[in-house]
Amino acid sequence: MVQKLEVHGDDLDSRAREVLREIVMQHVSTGEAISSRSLAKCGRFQLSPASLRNVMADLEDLGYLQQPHPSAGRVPTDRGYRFFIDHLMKSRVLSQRERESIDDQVGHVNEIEDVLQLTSRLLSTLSDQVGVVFMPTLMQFTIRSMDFIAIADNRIMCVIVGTNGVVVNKVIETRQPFSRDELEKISRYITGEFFGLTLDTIRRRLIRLTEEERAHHDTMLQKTIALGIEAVNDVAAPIDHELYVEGTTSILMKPEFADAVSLRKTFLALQEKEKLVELLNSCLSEDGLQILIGSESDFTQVNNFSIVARRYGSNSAPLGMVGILGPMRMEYARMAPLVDYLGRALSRKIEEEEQQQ
Amino acid sequence: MVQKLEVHGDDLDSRAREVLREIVMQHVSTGEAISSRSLAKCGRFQLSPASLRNVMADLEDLGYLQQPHPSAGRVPTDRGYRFFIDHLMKSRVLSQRERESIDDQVGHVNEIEDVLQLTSRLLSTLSDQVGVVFMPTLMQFTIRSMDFIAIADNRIMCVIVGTNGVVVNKVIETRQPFSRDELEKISRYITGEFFGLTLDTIRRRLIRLTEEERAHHDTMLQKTIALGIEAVNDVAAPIDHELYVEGTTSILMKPEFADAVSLRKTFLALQEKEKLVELLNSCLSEDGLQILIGSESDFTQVNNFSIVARRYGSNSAPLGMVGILGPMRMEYARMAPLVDYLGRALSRKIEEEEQQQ
DNA sequence: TCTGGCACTCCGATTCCCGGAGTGCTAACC
DNA sequence: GGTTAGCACTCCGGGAATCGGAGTGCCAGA
Repeated sequence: MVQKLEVHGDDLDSRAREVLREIVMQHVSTGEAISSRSLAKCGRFQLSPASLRNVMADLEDLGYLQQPHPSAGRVPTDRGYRFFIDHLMKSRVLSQRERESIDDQVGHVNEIEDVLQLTSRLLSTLSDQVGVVFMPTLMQFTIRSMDFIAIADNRIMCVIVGTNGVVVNKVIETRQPFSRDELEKISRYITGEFFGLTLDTIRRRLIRLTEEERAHHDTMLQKTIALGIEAVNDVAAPIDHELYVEGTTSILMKPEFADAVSLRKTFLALQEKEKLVELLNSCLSEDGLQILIGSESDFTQVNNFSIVARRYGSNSAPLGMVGILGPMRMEYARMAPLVDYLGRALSRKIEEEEQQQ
Repeated sequence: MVQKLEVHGDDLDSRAREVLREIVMQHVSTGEAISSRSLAKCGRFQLSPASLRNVMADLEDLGYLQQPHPSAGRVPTDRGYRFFIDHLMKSRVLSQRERESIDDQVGHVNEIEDVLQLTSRLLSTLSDQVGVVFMPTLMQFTIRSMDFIAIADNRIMCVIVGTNGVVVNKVIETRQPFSRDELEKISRYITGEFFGLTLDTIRRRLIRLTEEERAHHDTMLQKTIALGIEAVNDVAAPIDHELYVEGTTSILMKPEFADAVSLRKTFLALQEKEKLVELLNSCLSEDGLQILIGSESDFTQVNNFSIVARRYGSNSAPLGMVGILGPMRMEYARMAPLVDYLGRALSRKIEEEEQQQ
C-alpha cells in the first residue's frame, strides 16, 4: 500500500505536483474551492486556465482533488492532503521569537500537571486549533516514593511519586483497618524496597512475595503486601489517564463548522473523549511526527478532522502524546514543526525535572 | 420592590391568573407561542377566543406576556415566569419511585467527589437540563487530619481530610527542605493539635504561634509552623473550588438553541465557568430554593438562562450549591422539588459520612 | 360583559428567475 | 503534441414575488 502511494508520488509530473501544491495552499488559506482561473492568476504557471483545467481533471481522476458540486472549483481530498504532506510540503521552521517564547513559558512552570496544561494551551493558541496533551496509564512509570495516609478507618489515600516528578494519588478502600503507625512503616518499607521500579514490576514482585511469605506468619509484612497490591491495582487501572484539551472554542469558530448541524456534531465529538483517548493510545507505539487526515482513522473520519501529533518523553520510556486537532483544512507546514517543537520541549522539561531531583 | 410585586400579584383577577398559568404551561410543554384560539380549545375557560384576547392584551400591558412578532401568539416574559413561580405554580412532588432511585444511587457511592459528580449527573438526567454542583473554597471546613509527604527536596504534597470526608491535596513549594522524619512528626503534631478546627482558625492560630514562639528557638516547631502556614494559604486560596457540570449536550439539543448563533453563544457560556462560579458563590449566602430567571442576574440574562438552585450542607456550615441550568422555558414545577430533594439527599449523605467516621 | 365578524398584518414556505462562476469539450493554433 | 480561445452547459445562491395560514385588534351587536 505504501509502495503503491510511492509509485503514485512518482507518477505525477512536476507540473501536476506544482498545481496540486498551489491548490492545497490556496485552499488552506481561503477555505474556498479553487478554480482554474484563480490558479492562472497566481502567476506561478505560464499557462492558460484551459490547460490548467486539464491538469486538474487528471488530478481529480487520480483522487487527489474533488469538486464540492459540479461547476465549482476543486478542493483537495484527504489523499490530496496526504500527497501534499508526504511529497510537496516545505515545513516552515519556527521563528527564533516563537521558540524563545515557548521555552520561556515552559521554563516558568514546575508542576508536571501545569506543564502539561500549559503545553496544550500553547498548542492551541499557536495553532489556532484544538491543543491536546495525553498521558496514559502509569503502569510503565518508575516510582520514587509511595506513601499511604489514613483518611478513615478503612479508607486510605495512596500518593505515588514517579522518578519523572509525576504525582498520582488515589483513595483506596481496604478490607482491614490500618493505624497511623502501620501506614508510616508500610510507606517506608515500600518506598525503600521498590524505589526505581515500575508499577508493573512492583505488582509482580508483590504477588510473588505473597506466596513466599505465606508460611512466615509475619502479619506486618502480610498487611504491607495486601495494601501494596490494592494500591497498585487501583492506581494503575488501564483506564487511568489524563487528557488536556484546550481551545475547543477556537475550532468551533471556523467556517467549516458554520451550520448548526456540523457545529453540534463537532461539539459532541469533543465532549466524548473516549474515542480520542483510544486513538491517541494507539498512536503511542510509533515514534516521530504522526499526521492523520480525515478518513485515515475512525475518529478523524466521522468528524472530518485531522490530527498532527507526536510522542513525548524519552525514547525508552514514552510518556504520552501531544498534538493538535482541527479540520482537514489546516496549515500542515506550520503545524508540523510546532507540534514537533512542543513535543521536544515537553520531553526536555520532564527530563530536566527527573535529573534535577 | 418585592412589595410592589406582591401588589401586582393581587392586582390580577382570578381569570387573568388562570390564563397566565395556562399560557405558561402550554408554552413550556410545546415551545410555541400560544394563541387565543389554543387557549379557548383547551377547555378550561368558558370563553371565546375574542374574550381571551382581551385578557391576553391586558397581561401583555402588565409585562407578563410578549409577542415574538406581531400576529404571533404570546410567550411569557421573565416577569411572567416569575409571577407564575411565586403565585401560580403547584410543585409536583417527586414520585416514590424517583426518590427511591435517587436514594439508592446516592447510597452506593462513597467518595465525596463521586457523590458530587453523581448528584450533578442525576440532576442532569432527571431534569434533562444542565446539572451543576458547586463546592467553594474549603476555608470553612473543619479538618480531621493533615498530612505532609515529600515529593522532592523542597516540594511537598499536603493532604487534608475534612471531618465531612472531603479530601483535598495540593503540592506546595517550600523554602527549606524537609526530611521524611520531620514530615511525619509535623503531620502528627498538626493533626493532633488542630483536629476539628477550620482552616481559617488554624491559620490564625499558626500566625499567633509564630509570634509567641519566636523567642523559644525551637527549630522544629518553627519549621512546623512555617510549613503549616504555607499549606493552609495554598490550599485554601479563594479561587479554589470544584465545579461539576453535567449534561451540556442535552441542553444544546433544545429547540431554543437550534440556530448556529445561539448554539455558539450557549456553548461559550458553558465553557467559561468563571461567571457561573461567581453567580453560585453569590447565591451561597441565602437559604432555601432559589430560582433565577433570565434578566434576574447577569449570567442568566445574556444567555436567556434560568437557574434553579439550592444550598447543600448543614445550615450552620453550608458546603456549596446544587442546581440546574437551562433555557427560561422549563418545567419549574418539576425542577423545584427535584433540586430540593437532591440538595437534601446530598446534605444527608455528607452528614452521614461525617457521623460515621 | 361577552362574542361573532372582519380587516389587517406578518411569517414562512414555495416558486421562479437571473447572474455569476466554473467546467468540459472542441476546434484552431503554434 | 501541447496549448489556447471560444462556447455551451450546469449549478449555486440570492432576490423578488406569491400565497396560505395563523393570529391579532377592533367594532358592533347581543
